[in-house]
Amino acid sequence: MNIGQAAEASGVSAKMIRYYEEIALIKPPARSQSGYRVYGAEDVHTLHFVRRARSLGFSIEETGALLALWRDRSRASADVKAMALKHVAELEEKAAALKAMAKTLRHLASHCHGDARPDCPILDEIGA
Amino acid sequence: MNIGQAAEASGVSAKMIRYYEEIALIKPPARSQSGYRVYGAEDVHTLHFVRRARSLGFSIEETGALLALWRDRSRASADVKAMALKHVAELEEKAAALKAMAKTLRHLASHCHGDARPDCPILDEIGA
DNA sequence: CTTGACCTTCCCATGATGGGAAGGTGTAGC
DNA sequence: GCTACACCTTCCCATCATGGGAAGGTCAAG
Repeated sequence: MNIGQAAEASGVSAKMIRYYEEIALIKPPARSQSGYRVYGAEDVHTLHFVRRARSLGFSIEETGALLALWRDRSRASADVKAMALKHVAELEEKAAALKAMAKTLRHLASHCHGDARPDCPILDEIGA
Repeated sequence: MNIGQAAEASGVSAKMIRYYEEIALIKPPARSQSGYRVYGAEDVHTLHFVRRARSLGFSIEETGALLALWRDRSRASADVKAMALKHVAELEEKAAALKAMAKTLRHLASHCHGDARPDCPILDEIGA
């Protein structure tokens, strides 16, 4: 399977597959005689794992750690759970920060007439 | 006032002040004979506005638009309110995405023993 | 006059992704 | 067998916002 098919099958773009290889997140695949990257089902599975981890908000570095745990048959599930819960906490922190911003801004907006007049508590407050 | 004092007074780092000038978000300040940037109270006020806008999650481009509205005495408050509410919607969307990730991951973690045994539904699910 | 704190510009790095150019390869249709 | 086209390769550049640091100039205090 060439990189295009692997991308299609895993949901990871060809560009990203090459990048993940470059930064050593994934192993360099075999090459055909002409230099094309050749992937197998196992590789696609790994790529799919990476895609899922990324979609759960794990950084590439964290994804690498998860991959290592995934491949290590003797890992302790406690290690995985700890990583997951730490990440949950970070996600919730970021979400809370965004919601705080939204709340502040919504509050400011609620005091703004929103008509043709120029006076605007939103700008007043940001500038204060 | 030199850039260091302006940074101190506005809460924007000297590095960022130079960058904002480079990308034309703010006007180039006067220069002393020796080439030092010289800022006044007005400039600090502007920098402070920028800092506040950024802390509310506006991009630099959006901050530029807000600055323009801020300086335009004849703006319609409706324009400001529209920008603010659009941004609120984006913030809430991002927050919701993060919360969805957290929820998924928390759910997975709740099914993980979290002990010395290797079997772990978190990894199973990410790899599935 | 030296020292140290400040300033200047310039280049590089981050994290994750995409765009695109220049050139080689593989295959399908004629 | 040739042509066209889809695909592959590597390499460089851009994004967004920020920080780090080097090399060199300036200013004020001691």
